[in-house]
Amino acid sequence: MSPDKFIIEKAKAAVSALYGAELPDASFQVQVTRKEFEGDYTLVVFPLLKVSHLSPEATGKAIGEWMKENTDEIESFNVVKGFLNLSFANAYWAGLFTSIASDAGFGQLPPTGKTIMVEFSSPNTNKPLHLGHIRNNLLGWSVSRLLEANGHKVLKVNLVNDRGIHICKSMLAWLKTGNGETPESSGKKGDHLVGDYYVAFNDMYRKEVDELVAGGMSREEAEKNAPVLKEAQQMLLRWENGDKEVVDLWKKMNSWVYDGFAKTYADLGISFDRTYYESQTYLLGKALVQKGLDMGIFEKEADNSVWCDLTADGLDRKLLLRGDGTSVYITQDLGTAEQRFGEYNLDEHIYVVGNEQNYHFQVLKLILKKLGFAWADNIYHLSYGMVELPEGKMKSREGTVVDADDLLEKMYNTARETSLELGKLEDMTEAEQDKLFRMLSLGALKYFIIKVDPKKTMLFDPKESIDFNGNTGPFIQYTHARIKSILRKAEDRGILPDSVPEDAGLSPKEIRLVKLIDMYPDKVAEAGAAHSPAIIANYAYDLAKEFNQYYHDTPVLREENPSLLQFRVTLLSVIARILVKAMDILGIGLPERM
RNA sequence: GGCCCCAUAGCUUAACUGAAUAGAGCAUUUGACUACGGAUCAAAAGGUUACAGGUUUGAAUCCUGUUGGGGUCACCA
Repeated sequence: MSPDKFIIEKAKAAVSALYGAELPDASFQVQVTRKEFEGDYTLVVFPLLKVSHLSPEATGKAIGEWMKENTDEIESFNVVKGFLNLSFANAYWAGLFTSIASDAGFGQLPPTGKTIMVEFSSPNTNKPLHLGHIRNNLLGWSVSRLLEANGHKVLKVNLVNDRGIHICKSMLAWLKTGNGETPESSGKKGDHLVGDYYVAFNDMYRKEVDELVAGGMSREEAEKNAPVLKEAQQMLLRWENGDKEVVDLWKKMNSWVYDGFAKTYADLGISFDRTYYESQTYLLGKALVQKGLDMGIFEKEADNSVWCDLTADGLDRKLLLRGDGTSVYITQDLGTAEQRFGEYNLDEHIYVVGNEQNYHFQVLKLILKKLGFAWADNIYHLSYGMVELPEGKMKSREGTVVDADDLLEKMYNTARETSLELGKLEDMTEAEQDKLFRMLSLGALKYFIIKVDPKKTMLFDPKESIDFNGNTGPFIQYTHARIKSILRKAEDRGILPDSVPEDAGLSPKEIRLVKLIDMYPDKVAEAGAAHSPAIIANYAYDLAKEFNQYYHDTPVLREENPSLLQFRVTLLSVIARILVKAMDILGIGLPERM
């Protein structure tokens, strides 16, 4: 049993025996004893005063004495103000560590039987992925892994936004100015090629608007009447009517984009269990509109548009169906939610979407609830903050976006330069080196993004390269490589990490490590409940840092006492194992050497 | 303007449901490789947790207000 749970159990018994009172678990707060005090774990006694009717010091002393008398595990205690600091016997830590070392599934929580769908990425097919998408993708991926570690069954899904006026804009510009350019003919990655035509469209559009304004039209009118915009709208109508020429072009250009995305996803190490396409789901939800009308919770205007009035809930009136009967964004979201909960019998559905859509998801949940769906409460919007540049928001129209592929390449080069400079890889093949540089650059990038609390807006300065020292992914990767190096040497000497001798007395630093190791499953649970991989990232850093401090002045292979040597080799292997598991949740690989 | 989110050291950030002297990293200054791997370690310096009240034995954390920043309130997605 973990020490904190053990203390709570015994403290309850102590309170019961000493004061004849039963208090809920919440009254027993246990924390790791701060460095400056003596002890392993600390019980906060303030909440217990109401039943002890004694001073904090007297209460702490009484409980401490009771625990020392009535357990073998608690060896000594001291009381500082309202804090009861408890010290465990050395044998307790050895025993705890032994049970962890022999548990191969340590950190994987038992199956819950729940199925959770996580929707993330959800790109538009008119431009390449940028840094904002990277945050989304990494967050979605790591949350999925985190929920799996929590024992849930997870379905990772992507909803590709492959239809609409914005797609037609790229198509139109390509028809007008492309001269039949293809990814093969130009050597450009498909998503970048199509993105270039989206930019080209906007250039044409702006020029036409300016000309109309110069000709005496108001800017507002001009923006509605620019010929290329009209043409794009025409094209969308033709697409919706199944016009073969338009649909064929749409298919061709989308396939270029999908090829490009596939490469970026592969580079990021991301995959999905299922991909949905809006072109196939955008008509969903219309039946729900009728249902809402029948229930009397929606209302139809004179022009036939349908609305849901949410003003009583402090929100606005929301459009659900246009006057011409076509649906809007939220309509299909209502429909897809119903479809997914029905098809997969989901216990929870998480949407990884930027915080600019907070309002949208508030409305979505509320309308589903009004429609009588009990599962509406099981929708969770994992809202994350924007990635901003020093000069402010990224704007694709102004060309100030940080392109995902560019960034990955830049990171790769940095990893390569740093590694070659240190020159420890001479005997590696080119292919092995390439794999390593990829692992390190991704580790740096992923950790950089994931360690930050998702809901915070984060700043990225392209001029300052992402660090490889300090609280970073490579720091943890380096720690792992060092441990593996030692374990390889131990193995050569026939020392394998499998058993812990009874007589291995643990040093204070080793006890600190065992405490941290023991916390891992709790961290997985805590991070899972909070939908926050950042908690795992910070835990892995703490463990790696603690290990580096320990390692610096504690010999392992040069230890002469065979029991201690055996224990330390096992300790290292357990730390390496946990680092691998924790970083795997973040989608970060750890190298054997670097 | 209504509603929502955010504000911690020069910068990037941590602190589970309130708990002891608010932890790290980067940058700065200094020290440690004939050593199991220096992408490391040790140390110095750096804080009125935006501001003002309130609740509490105890507040970065909860409540109210103020300031600053962001988002949103489309027959866009």
